[in-house]
Amino acid sequence: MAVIMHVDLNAFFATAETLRDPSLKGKPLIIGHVGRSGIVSTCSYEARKYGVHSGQPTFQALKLCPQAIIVEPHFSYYHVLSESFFSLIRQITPLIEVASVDECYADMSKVLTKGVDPIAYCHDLQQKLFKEMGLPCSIGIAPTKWMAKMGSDLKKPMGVTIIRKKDIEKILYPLPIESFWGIGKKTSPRLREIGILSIGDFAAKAKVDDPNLMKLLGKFYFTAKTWVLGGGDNVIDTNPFDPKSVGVSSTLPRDCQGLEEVEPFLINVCNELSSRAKKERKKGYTVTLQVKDTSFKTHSKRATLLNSTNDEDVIFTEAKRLYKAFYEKMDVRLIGVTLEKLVDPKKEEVQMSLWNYEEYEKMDKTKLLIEDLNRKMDKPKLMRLSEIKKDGT
DNA sequence: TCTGGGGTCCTAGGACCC
DNA sequence: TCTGGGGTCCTAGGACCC
Repeated sequence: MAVIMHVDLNAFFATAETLRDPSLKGKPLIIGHVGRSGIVSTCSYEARKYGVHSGQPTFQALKLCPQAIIVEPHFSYYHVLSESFFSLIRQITPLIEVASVDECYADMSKVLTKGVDPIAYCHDLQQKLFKEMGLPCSIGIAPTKWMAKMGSDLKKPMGVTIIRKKDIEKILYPLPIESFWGIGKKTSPRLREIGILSIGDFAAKAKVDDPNLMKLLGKFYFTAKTWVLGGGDNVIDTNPFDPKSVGVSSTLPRDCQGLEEVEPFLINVCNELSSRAKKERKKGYTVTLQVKDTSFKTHSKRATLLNSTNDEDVIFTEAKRLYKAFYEKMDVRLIGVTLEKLVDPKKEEVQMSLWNYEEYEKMDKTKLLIEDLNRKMDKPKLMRLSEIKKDGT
């Protein structure tokens, strides 16, 4: 049986700031922006005592805890610190999976062998991380990733929780359904409606494949059932992060309407997106324009291009076209653009050069003609698939 | 001053083809 | 004249996570 460890850095951004400025230590600390649309990104445990939590608007947090110190986030610094954290775990085993900036999974099967006390081992690791880097963490050890993640969440800060398969009923089943990783604030009330108040209630209904429960969760039901019965994913993916989409969005300094007002912000978003995609060495086939209206409802329109792109002008042209076609009359709070269906430009080039006659024969001639045309043009004007289908010429 | 920004995955309907 | 299903791709929206 696999031994999976989940390590979660406690109040990571807040801890990171106290490392930069030790005078902040022990004080109620809020990491986030102030002003319009500022929210709490992370806060220290001292601030949590007052009811401050992540995702809360900062002005609300300040009402609860007026003496809190607000610090603007320094993301690149957090990433550097986070990399040293992963390096320290990598000294134990190369089998680590980075889950986010402040957490990772590791396969400890070869480390926590018979004769090694897992609790003592984890406490040592925790102390080492704290002494060498100043980072407090919580650790969960279990046979699956889900259980390990649930375990590390149980005792914060600086907790260690071991969940053996036989202990799952004792440790996880009494927890409220809200603490189920993967079930959020939309689904948990609906589960409560059908009598599922705890993870144990969930397991009991899953054991008999309760039709209401199955219908409510859809495909996720099967994953969730496996999890609560002690099964599921225990494979560590050590691959470096390979994004499936790259997006940039921005809440405007004020609500805007019409191209004239929105355009400057849209240009910035597209430029930022282009440079991020280039940094990731990715091009994308679809451009999605995302718009949040003043009642916080999100709308989106997308266009699939014939050629992949990460060019700021092409992205902007497409985003502007979508904006003009659909959102000209809308009061806009946030604007965002996402590049999807990403490809590695280098790999694509190789594929192109490998084309042979048989493959050419199999392909749609119209598409090929247009691709060829686009390639010959200076600044390729990308045609959309929808246009071609309608056109047919 | 009300409520960020970065992602992943799933769903459901329509177009289109066989 | 009435009216199949299966498969794939595309789109818009939504749930969830950090």
